[in-house]
Amino acid sequence: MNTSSQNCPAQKLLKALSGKWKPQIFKMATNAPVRFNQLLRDLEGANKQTLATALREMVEEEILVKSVIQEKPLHITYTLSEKGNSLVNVFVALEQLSNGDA
Amino acid sequence: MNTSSQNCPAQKLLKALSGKWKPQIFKMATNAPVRFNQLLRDLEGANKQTLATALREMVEEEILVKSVIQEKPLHITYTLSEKGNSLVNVFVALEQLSNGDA
DNA sequence: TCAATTAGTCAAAAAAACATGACCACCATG
DNA sequence: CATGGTGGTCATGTTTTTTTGACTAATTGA
Repeated sequence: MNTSSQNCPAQKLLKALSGKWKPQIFKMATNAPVRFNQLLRDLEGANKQTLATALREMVEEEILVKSVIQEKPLHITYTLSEKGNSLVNVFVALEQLSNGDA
Repeated sequence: MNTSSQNCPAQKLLKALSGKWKPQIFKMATNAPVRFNQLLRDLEGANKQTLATALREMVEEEILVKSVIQEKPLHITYTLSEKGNSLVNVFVALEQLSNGDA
């Protein structure tokens, strides 16, 4: 592994948005804060480990913010960060380009 | 593999931009048309197969256009398509978000 | 004609991503 | 005190991606 292959700034961010589940997670988070078991139910076919990893990476890349809600049964939510919010436009652009407009 | 996990429109496009070499290939193509062996030399650590696969996927996703230049030594170039050009803004946005602005 | 450059393909192996099932701790209800 | 929900981790296996190295075919220059 050399180093000259990793000096593209967009790469890490791109990675934190790509993969089998991250795009859906991101889209769901644009609607409302998401929760672990809720995602597990909604994203049929996804499993705990994969989801945990995806969420961790998205938090590390500061797309999502993990917050512990100190209510009765102790919730944890994942919310779009400011950076995440800025990415919404990017995502919209990508979706439009996916739908055949040049 | 279930189907409900693949219905995010941006996903394919995102995949055609992500990975170990595609971001760099894309960036280089924004400067000038790129060529196979040129990429092989510039992207140190990359190999033929991976590059061929990356280029094929980017062409399939219509980010790049492959053209055979009928000159003396018969060149093949990969150029940004219209779609590819539209993605430049997206990329710029991603890079800016990578550099710490919220 | 020999060597080098062009742009690749193919089979196989190594590495990374993703999935499975077991397990943990915490809290609440019955 | 068992049952179920919260949000995970861990070891293991499968699947996908990336790398390695050998090979091809056309063109060019010495």
